[in-house]
Amino acid sequence: MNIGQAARASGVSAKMIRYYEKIGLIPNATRSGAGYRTYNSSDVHSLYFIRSARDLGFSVEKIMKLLALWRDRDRASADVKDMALAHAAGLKAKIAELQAMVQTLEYLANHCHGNDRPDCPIIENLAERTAAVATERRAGVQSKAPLFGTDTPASSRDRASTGTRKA
Amino acid sequence: MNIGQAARASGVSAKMIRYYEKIGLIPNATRSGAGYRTYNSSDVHSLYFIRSARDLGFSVEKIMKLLALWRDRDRASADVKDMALAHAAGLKAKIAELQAMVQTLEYLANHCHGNDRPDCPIIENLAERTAAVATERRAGVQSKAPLFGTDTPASSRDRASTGTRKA
DNA sequence: CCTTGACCTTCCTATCGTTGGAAACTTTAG
DNA sequence: CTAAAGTTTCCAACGATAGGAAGGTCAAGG
Repeated sequence: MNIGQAARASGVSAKMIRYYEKIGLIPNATRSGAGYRTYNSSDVHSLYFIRSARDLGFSVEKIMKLLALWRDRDRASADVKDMALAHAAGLKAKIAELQAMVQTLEYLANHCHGNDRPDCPIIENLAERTAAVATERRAGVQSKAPLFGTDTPASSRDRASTGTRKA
Repeated sequence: MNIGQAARASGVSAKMIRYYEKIGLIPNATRSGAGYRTYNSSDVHSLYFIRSARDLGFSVEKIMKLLALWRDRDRASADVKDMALAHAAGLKAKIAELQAMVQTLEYLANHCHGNDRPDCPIIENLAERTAAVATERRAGVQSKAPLFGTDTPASSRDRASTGTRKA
C-alpha cells in the first residue's frame, strides 16, 4: 500500500503522513525498492487513530502520549481518562472565552441602529474602552489608558508592563 | 512618545506594533532623528482599537475593514453591525464544534472505568471508529476502513475509496 | 567626559498544523 | 513508447505572536 492509498484509507493527507513521520509521531515507513513508502493495515489504523484524535482537538503532542498509551497493553485506563477529561476541561475554557466574545458582540450589535447613518456604538466601544462584557472577562485589567485628545507624550503612569497579558 | 510608551498605553506589544506597521494595518510611524518611531495619542487610540478587536477574536484582516469603517465618518452603521453579527455567527459555529468535542470526550470518559486496568473505551473508540458524536459531526464520512488485525499489505479493497474526498 | 542601563533599531528564528508548489523520479494504463 | 498519475525531497507560506542577537541612542550619574 502506497502513501496515497494509506491517505485515502485513513483520512490523513499524504502530506501530513510525511510530516507525522518527520516529527516522529509515527515510525519511519518501510520503503519499496524505488523508495516509495509502504503501509499496511496496522499503519493505517494508527493514522486513523491520529485523525480521530485530531478531530477531537488533541494537539500532536498529546496524541503522542495517547499513542503511547494505545500501544501500551498494560496501561491503566485512568491515565487515558485523565487526559480526556483534562482536554475536555481545556475545551470548555475555550468555549467560555468564545461565548464571552459572542455576548459582547451581540450586546454591541443590539445597541446599533444598523441603518445608513454613521452613528455606531460598536465602533465607538472598540475605539474608546472595549465593551463592558469584554472588560469584565479580561483578568488583570486596570485603567484603560484614558489619554484621548490629550497629547501628553509620556504620561506619568505606565501600566500594561510590556507584554505577556493574554494569549 | 516612543514605541515602548505606546505599547504600554495601548496594551499592544512593541513587537506587534512593528508587525502591524509592516503588514500595513497601521501606517508607517513618523521617525525621530535617530530613527525611533514616534506616536501620538491618536496612534495609541488606533492601537487600542486594534487590541480591543483582537480581544473579540477578530482577525487582522477583518480589523483592517473595521479600521476603514472607523476612519470613514460617512460609514453606515449597518455595515459595522453586519460585520459584528457575522463574526459572532462564526464564533458560534466554532463553539458548537468545540461543544461536540467535549460531548464526545465526556461520553467516552463516562464509559471508562478509570482504574488501573487497561480496559479503556476511549482508546478503543479512537482506534476503531471514532465516537458516535464525532462521527455524526463529520460531514461526508463513509466506509471507515475496517481493516483490523489483518496484516494483508494490499488487501482487496484498499483502493475502494479512490476518489479524493476530504482534505 | 565616560559609563551604565534602559530603550530603540533591524533581521532572523520559532511556534503549530497544514497546504502549496517545483523538479525529478516511478509506476501504470493505453 | 508515451502520457498520466503517483511518489520523492525540498522549500515556502499561512496567522499572530514571541524570542533573541547585534548594534545604535538616550538620559542620568560619576
